[in-house]
Amino acid sequence: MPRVKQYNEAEVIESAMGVFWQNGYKSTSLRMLSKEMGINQFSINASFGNKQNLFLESLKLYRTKLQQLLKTFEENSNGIESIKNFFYAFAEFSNQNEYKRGCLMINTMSEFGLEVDKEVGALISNYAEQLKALFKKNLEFNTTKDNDTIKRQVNYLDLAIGGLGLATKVKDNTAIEDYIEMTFNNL
Amino acid sequence: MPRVKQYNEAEVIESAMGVFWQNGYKSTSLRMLSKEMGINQFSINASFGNKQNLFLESLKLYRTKLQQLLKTFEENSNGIESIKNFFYAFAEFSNQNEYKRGCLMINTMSEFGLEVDKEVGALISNYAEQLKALFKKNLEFNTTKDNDTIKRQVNYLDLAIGGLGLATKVKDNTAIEDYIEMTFNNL
DNA sequence: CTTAAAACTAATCAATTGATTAGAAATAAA
DNA sequence: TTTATTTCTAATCAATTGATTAGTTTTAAG
Repeated sequence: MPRVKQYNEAEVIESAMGVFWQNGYKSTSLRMLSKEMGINQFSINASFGNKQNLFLESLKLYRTKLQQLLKTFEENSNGIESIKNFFYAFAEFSNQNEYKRGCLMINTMSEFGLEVDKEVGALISNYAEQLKALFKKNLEFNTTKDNDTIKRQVNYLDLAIGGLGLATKVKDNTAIEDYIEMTFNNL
Repeated sequence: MPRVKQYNEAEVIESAMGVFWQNGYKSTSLRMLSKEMGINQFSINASFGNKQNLFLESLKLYRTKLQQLLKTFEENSNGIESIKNFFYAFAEFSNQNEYKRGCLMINTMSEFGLEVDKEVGALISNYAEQLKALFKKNLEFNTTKDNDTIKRQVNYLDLAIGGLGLATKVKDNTAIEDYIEMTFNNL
């Protein structure tokens, strides 16, 4: 009986994700989203409820993309060099298509700080923990390191990947490469 | 003849700076500013023109505060350890009064990316160049390093201080300390 | 004291925001 | 074809935004 949806929800989330990635949450209006997604505000509401939830869905999609990098990382876990390869892959992903948008996850952390929406915060934390587990796994390939050293180096890499996310938004590729190379001189 | 201003402009900028530091530019409304500054919107306009210019004045004030850290850094320039001391001073400044507000400069870089207002961008760039010069000066205490190494290490420290600024907004003090310590293991 | 100039108060402006509504259009089951 | 159901269009809602206005109060020079 019903009329059929003339858009694909997965496709329009992809567009929404791009707008949020480019502009951040607060600077993205429903009218901008409506235009880029090719559907009107009513349809956004019908499919996603509200702006906040559309943002959450966009972040989920972004996470599935990062998940592919994590999968490669996981499957190529042979120590420090594997972590470094992930750093380069992450930088390349953040800089794709010559855009300077940084990382949507890290942009969101920076935009909201500790006052982030509960579900958004949980998604980011979950991703961060997964990544830290991979850092730990690869650091432990060097069996001479004690647990405390591992813990401190995981913290170091966690903050370094945050710095890298920020850098991909505002720094040139030379500086980014220098940063990654130097970061792994210390491990 | 004229009526006398009942507020001190330097004092109300201090308040405005605090609000921008806490909330960022876009999330700070003139009504929030008016309330915190203790003067009404008309007076904000009379003293500072508009929101953008008040933000610029706030950033200038912030810079004068950072300048004190740079002064100490400059006066205690004895090599790597001096840079490390600056990192700790910077982290402490960003975390003052138990707030988790990060660094107003770095928050602003993250909020606007490359599409930052011209004057704001110039202020930030100027500060960044000054800081990088101090990094360079202290790295050169080790005379065995060639120019290319120095250049790369300056880039490393530049991005590392950015990452630290972000971290002071979202990470706990243990992680921050681990990060700083590890950062200087590599130099 | 008078008065001109500036600062103040409070209200309001147009524009934009996220969200919603009323009604028209489309579609598949009966 | 009819009809119930959903989608879609376009307009509109109240709230908030940055900015401005009209009118009052204060102040110091003359």
